[in-house]
Amino acid sequence: MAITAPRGTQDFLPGQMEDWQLLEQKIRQICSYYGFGEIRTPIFENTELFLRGIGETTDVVTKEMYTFDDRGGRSMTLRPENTASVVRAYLEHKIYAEQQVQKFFYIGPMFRHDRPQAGRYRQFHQFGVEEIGSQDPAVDAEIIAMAFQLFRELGLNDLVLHLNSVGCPKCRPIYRQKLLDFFSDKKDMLCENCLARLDKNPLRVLDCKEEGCKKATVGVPEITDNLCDECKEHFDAVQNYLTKIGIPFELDTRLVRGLDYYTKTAFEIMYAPLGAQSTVCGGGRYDGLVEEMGGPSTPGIGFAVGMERLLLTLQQQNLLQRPEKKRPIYIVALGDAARIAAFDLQQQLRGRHFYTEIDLMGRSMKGQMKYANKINAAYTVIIGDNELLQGEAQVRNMETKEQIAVPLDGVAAYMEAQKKG
RNA sequence: GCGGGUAUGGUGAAGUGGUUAACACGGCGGAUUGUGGCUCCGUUACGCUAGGGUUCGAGUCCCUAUACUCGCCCCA
Repeated sequence: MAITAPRGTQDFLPGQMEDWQLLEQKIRQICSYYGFGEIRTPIFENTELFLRGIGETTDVVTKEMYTFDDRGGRSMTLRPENTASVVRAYLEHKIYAEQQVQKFFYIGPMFRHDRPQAGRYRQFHQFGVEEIGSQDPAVDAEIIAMAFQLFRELGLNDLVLHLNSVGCPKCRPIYRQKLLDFFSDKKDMLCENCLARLDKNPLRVLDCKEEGCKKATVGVPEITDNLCDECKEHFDAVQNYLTKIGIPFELDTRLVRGLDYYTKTAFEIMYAPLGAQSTVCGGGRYDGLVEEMGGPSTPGIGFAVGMERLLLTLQQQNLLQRPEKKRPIYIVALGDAARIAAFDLQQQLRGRHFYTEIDLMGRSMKGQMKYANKINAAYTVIIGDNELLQGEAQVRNMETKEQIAVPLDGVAAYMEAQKKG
């Protein structure tokens, strides 16, 4: 049996990579307008980083990580997301010493041991940004605007922004207690899962799709009515900015993010036709994370975009315009001596930056011409014994079928002249 | 981790228990000697994911495994 790629992974072959390049190019372009610099962190980290950064009780950490011991017996984990790593790098290189807002973006593979399904893979790719150092609500609006500009410039219009605030260490515990009180006499209505959530993170119960749980949450106190003054003010300001710049949003007081580090602003951008995996972009503020990871108290915010999901929607909507394939010059060689001359000519042409191909299958002339046609060659250069004797080659324009003799050492110059004309 | 669906060549697929596994695309070769795109001809599966079973006989029925796929949980 042949060996296949591991479950939930995929190969991106030539022909598909063009779409990725197009997308990445657009991302880099947008990032440059907003002043984000690219960062690349290791694909694996000390497991401890994610335990602390993401939260030990989260699903991602408890059941989705690729964790292994390296040869020195240290526990390593393939990164399930990139925020913890970026913050780690931020601290490790003492970037906070610059006392300024730092803007990072990254594109790269992440790993989560999930059951693969539409738009979900075990090795998947995220584009994300992290803006560390400011708690100004303008920053929240800025990165949301950035995500929107990206999607819009890609041609995507029917995206919905869901917005919420999940409070801060001041107001969340109070709200949390209110939730516990609210649910205390409704425990029999909740699903098994949510009963467990009640301990760990009761906010998640609001997000449950089970009928019973939905019923149990009728009349539940809303987080947005229970924010402290600071959070409330911040949340209002974010909304004002968004309204001002014309970004439509829906307040979604049930929106809860799965990672522990989020505070205040939380948001998701959804694209409904994707079905179960409709979230294309998710993010939020994490004002406590840097400190939690051993650094100075520093606010931060970021988002991540699922590249596969984004690509899927772009392909569905036919929004990726691939550039036309380059047309090669194809050298037809007949006979051993001619093949050597042809190979030499091929290198000359490539040296002058012409895309050039030559027969590698030992085909007949007819076969070579057919192949030249198939790969859409603009010109063929024919070299056989006859031409070799004359020291020339037949250059055929495949479009017009005009064919003229050109000195062998003048073919490159001839092609350059053709290019200009 | 839990459900449902599917599994035939490089690709898309016929095949509803019984001789040599349709058809299409693609690939390769050819149709008077060194010239393409159209047309025509030839060729292209050590055999139906793997392993077990039922049967006189299985690609076709059953079981198991695996993979793919859709959904749940969770997330991007």
